[in-house]
Amino acid sequence: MANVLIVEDEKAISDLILMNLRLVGHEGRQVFDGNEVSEVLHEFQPDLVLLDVMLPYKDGFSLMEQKIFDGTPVIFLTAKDSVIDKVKGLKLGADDYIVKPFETVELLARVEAVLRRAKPTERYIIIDNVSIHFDKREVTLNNKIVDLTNREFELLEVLINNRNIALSRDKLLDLAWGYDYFGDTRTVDVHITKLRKKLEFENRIKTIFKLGYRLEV
Amino acid sequence: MANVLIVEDEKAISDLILMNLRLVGHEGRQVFDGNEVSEVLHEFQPDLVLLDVMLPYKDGFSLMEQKIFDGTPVIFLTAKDSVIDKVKGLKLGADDYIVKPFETVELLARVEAVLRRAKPTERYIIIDNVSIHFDKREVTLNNKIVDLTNREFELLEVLINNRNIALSRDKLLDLAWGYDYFGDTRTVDVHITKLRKKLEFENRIKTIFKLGYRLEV
DNA sequence: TAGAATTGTCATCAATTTATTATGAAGTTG
DNA sequence: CAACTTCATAATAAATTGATGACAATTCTA
Repeated sequence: MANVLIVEDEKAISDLILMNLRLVGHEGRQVFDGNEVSEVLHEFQPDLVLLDVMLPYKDGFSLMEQKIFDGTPVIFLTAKDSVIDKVKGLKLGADDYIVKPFETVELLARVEAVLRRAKPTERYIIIDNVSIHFDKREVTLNNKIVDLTNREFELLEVLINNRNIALSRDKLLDLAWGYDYFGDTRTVDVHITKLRKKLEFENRIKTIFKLGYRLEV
Repeated sequence: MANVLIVEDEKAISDLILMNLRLVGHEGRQVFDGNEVSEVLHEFQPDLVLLDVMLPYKDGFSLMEQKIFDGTPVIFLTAKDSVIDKVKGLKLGADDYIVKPFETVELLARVEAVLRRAKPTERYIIIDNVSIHFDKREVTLNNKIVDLTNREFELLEVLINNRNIALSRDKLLDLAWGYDYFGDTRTVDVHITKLRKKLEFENRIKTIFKLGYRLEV
């Protein structure tokens, strides 16, 4: 079940959408013009937004430009079948695009597709007493959440993705800091130290003398 | 073991591929649309890419045209069985082509074939219970990682490259220490001792009296 | 087979490399 | 704008490496 925000000024269409969503087990909230949207968002957190391009007061594009939907996936609804609109919508970060009039089956299919995509498989891994949930960006040690800083998490991610492979400090800087980072390679040491301590990984993260580090699993 | 990047929007298919790859000892990372790909590449370096042609946002062909996979081998996945697509994919530098729906056996066979073909540089040798991965700089004895120091590894490398050939201490110093090294030739003895012990190579590394050493395989 | 020559092994220690803590700059949050 | 947080760098402590010397063991040869 997902909560869908339907932003559509034509009540008949909005009702039709809502009905169909309910048929397949979702719940919806209707909004009929662009001004209402931000108010509603305060009390209704949608998993998906169906957003008409042509709206009273504020059109769908400008709502997108305001980024009021944050990370929530958005599907544009529009009567316009022009390529320009489509490109514009997708550039603004829309997840899909449906041209009116549409088959309800198509609508539902796209809704499902976007919802599925927005909820990626939960990637997680357990090493010793540590569990790492990549999507939630959450790491626990003995079931208690460990506060990792951004860098620490990224470094951990890189080590896990390249587990059992010795990585030089330069390589680690490339992968975790970015290819455009030019700093002291000793920085890596400091962060390795922190990971070891926070995750009790003293024996998991091996130092390869004169080379770098390796996460052994 | 190889790291495979699976770029495929249909989760069911992606999961199926991942499961099968894992069955034969590979590891995989799933990506569900074209936009995610470049981000993921920053922290995950695949040995092989399985690339769906039909993807949300950016199709497989345009990803290939951007050359973001660099030298990494790519196998296209597609539902289209048209010759044109096939030619196009291969022209863009794909290493192989699989038409959906495919037999998992066929998939795995092609994956192995491409990996084998693409990795002529993966130098790797097994002697008794010891395996030596030159590129990863990793040596195992009975499947457990053996910690070799830098010098020890270099000496081992030289011995393997000259296996079954007797090498004088001076020659070994030249090859493993460098032509500009001028030290006691007895140093070699100490390191030979260590290699013998660490790798249980007492009978593999033979002493040639008044000459030097030979690794017999 | 004696004993000289050669090789094996261990312990040591200086040089190098890594670990850890401290500091302050830059950015964030309330 | 003050209190925090993060994190790169600096500074210092700790560790590892590996050449060397000492002596034991082995091998060769006369």
